[in-house]
Amino acid sequence: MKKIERIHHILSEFDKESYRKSLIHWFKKEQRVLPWRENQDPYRVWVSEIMLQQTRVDTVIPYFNDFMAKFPTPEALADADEQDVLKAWEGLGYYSRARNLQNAVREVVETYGGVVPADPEELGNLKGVGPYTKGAILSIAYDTPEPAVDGNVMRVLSRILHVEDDISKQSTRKLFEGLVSELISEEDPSSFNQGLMELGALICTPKTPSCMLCPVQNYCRAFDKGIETELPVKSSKKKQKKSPYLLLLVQKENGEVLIEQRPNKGLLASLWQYPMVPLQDVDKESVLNWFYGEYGVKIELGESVDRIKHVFSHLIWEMEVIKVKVKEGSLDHERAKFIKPDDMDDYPFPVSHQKAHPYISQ
DNA sequence: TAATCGTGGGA
DNA sequence: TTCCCAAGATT
Repeated sequence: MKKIERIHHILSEFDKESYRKSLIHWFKKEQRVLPWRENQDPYRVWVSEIMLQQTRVDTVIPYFNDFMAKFPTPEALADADEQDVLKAWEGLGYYSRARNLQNAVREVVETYGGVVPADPEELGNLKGVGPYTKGAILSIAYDTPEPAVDGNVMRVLSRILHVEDDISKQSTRKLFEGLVSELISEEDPSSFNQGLMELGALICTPKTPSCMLCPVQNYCRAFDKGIETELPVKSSKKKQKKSPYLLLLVQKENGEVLIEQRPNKGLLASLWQYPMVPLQDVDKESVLNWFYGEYGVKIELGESVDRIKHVFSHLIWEMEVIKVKVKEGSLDHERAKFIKPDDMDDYPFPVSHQKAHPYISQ
């Protein structure tokens, strides 16, 4: 069956007008008070949507407030140093979001005079603005009836409309975009889209939905059949690979500590860290030679002070934290340097490396 | 299409 | 502990 036929098939016998009226009424009454809902400033909406990608509301709130205080306008963010933006993002994760956001904001300032585009194509071409974020900005900031399909929307609608497609597949998101396009309120697309998401966050939750409190329970085909917890269908992801490291706290007599900046692309891009020895590639006996080859500094291993685990989406670092004394040699490494412990607050670190901070002696 | 890209909270 | 999850985008 063609997609458009399938959409019409799914929506046949469904009372769209009544459904959106109930959803919007509920949202206007029950929506949470959130800092990015104070107004419709497209820049604030944009920043909030980027931060909220794969990230909980409670986690985002303080970051959002701090970020808007530091970078209140597109111009302010465009003019900022990337390191300062990363520092404001420290601990939030998915750091390419910060880099892409700043790059896109710079394009908005240079190309669009600092006005966030209301044109779908222009907006969607900005770095970091994908199908969901584009729809969210267009509907929330500009009251444009565009679908904004995130995990909440797919969960809610898969239950309401009894859709069994695997939501971890990209093609499924497109199906839901088609469904939302037919369902969305032309009068208040903002409340409709936000209502779907708010319902998913507060009522139609993944594990134990509060169907007895649901404002659209009457419309829910999954509830009618008693299969709400079976939906949505989502293929499970494989578990992470573990890789062992030594994390070296290299400190000179004068107290200075060795840190290095990670590559500008990839995992934790451009963040700073303590030197890490990959124990897959280097056995423990040759660590000293390996280190001398990398950094041009001869060292002496000290005591092991902790073990730190860093769990990512797709891998796990298992790090043994070791204190290290500097014997001789001058530092020869493009992205590494010795800094005073007091200056560490200036550098964005991965959360796992922040846990090693207390072992730096003053 | 499937991997990559963080982190913290809750069941 | 382990697993899943949370307002996804990029490659």
